[in-house]
Amino acid sequence: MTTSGFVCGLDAALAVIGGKWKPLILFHLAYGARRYGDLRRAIGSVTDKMLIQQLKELEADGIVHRFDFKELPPKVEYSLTPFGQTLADALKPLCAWGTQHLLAVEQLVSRREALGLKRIA
Amino acid sequence: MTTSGFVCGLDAALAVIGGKWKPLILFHLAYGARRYGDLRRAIGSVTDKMLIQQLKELEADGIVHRFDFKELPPKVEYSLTPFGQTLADALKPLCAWGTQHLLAVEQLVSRREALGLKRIA
DNA sequence: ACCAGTATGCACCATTTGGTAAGTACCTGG
DNA sequence: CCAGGTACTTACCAAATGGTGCATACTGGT
Repeated sequence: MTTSGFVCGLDAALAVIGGKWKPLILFHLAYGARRYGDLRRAIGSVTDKMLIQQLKELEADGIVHRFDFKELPPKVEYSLTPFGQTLADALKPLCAWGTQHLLAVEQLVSRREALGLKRIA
Repeated sequence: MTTSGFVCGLDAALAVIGGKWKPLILFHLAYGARRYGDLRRAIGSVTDKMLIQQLKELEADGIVHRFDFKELPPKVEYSLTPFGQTLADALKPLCAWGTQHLLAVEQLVSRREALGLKRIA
């Protein structure tokens, strides 16, 4: 236990990336800066409301940088700060794990859904 | 985009460890098997209801192994499966990041709380 | 005039996730 | 007999998180 409110470093890291879309935002921005619309299409199923909200939080936390070209129609670009880049780097092994075990994860998610259906039935 | 429901490997990994306590369970079990009560004390603020629920889910997903000594009073030990160990290994860099940036994270969490208070005020 | 694009706001609602509180069965020790 | 321990259950509730639907202002094209 640390003197802070965190149980360990993992707890602290999760406090920064907690939120359904934040890890995916980091993942996509790790490849380079992107415009808002690009990012939304890359992530796919996120709503505008949530993407904007979580981008604001990441910006406030110093993880993401927002650059407004001050044009019309609006052109805004999001990128990782150096601090954010270190966090994205730390997520890479987890990402690699998920890629490597994609089939196994799909199977366990299917089992959960099957169990869920059974429960509901 | 994969052919599965996941955006990327990170999305898949998060599907396995999603849940407030699961990452912390993995973190503690990475050091070795533990009895139920030990685990609960190590994690600290979790309730029995949630710890048991998330342990069951991790067991069903093949991440955690549960061994009942069949004694009374009950003695049960939880440990990581080989599969679970690979996931815990993939979490280590994130954990190291959190440890390394603990002060910075505490500061940004404090700023959030301060902003939250301002909003409420 | 209308439409589609950009990026974003906001009130209200829905869903998911986590918590509360009380309980179980059995053993041991006082 | 009672209290405290172990590991765990369950109905109901609360809180947190995410979503819906409609809105904004401006540009350029039809």
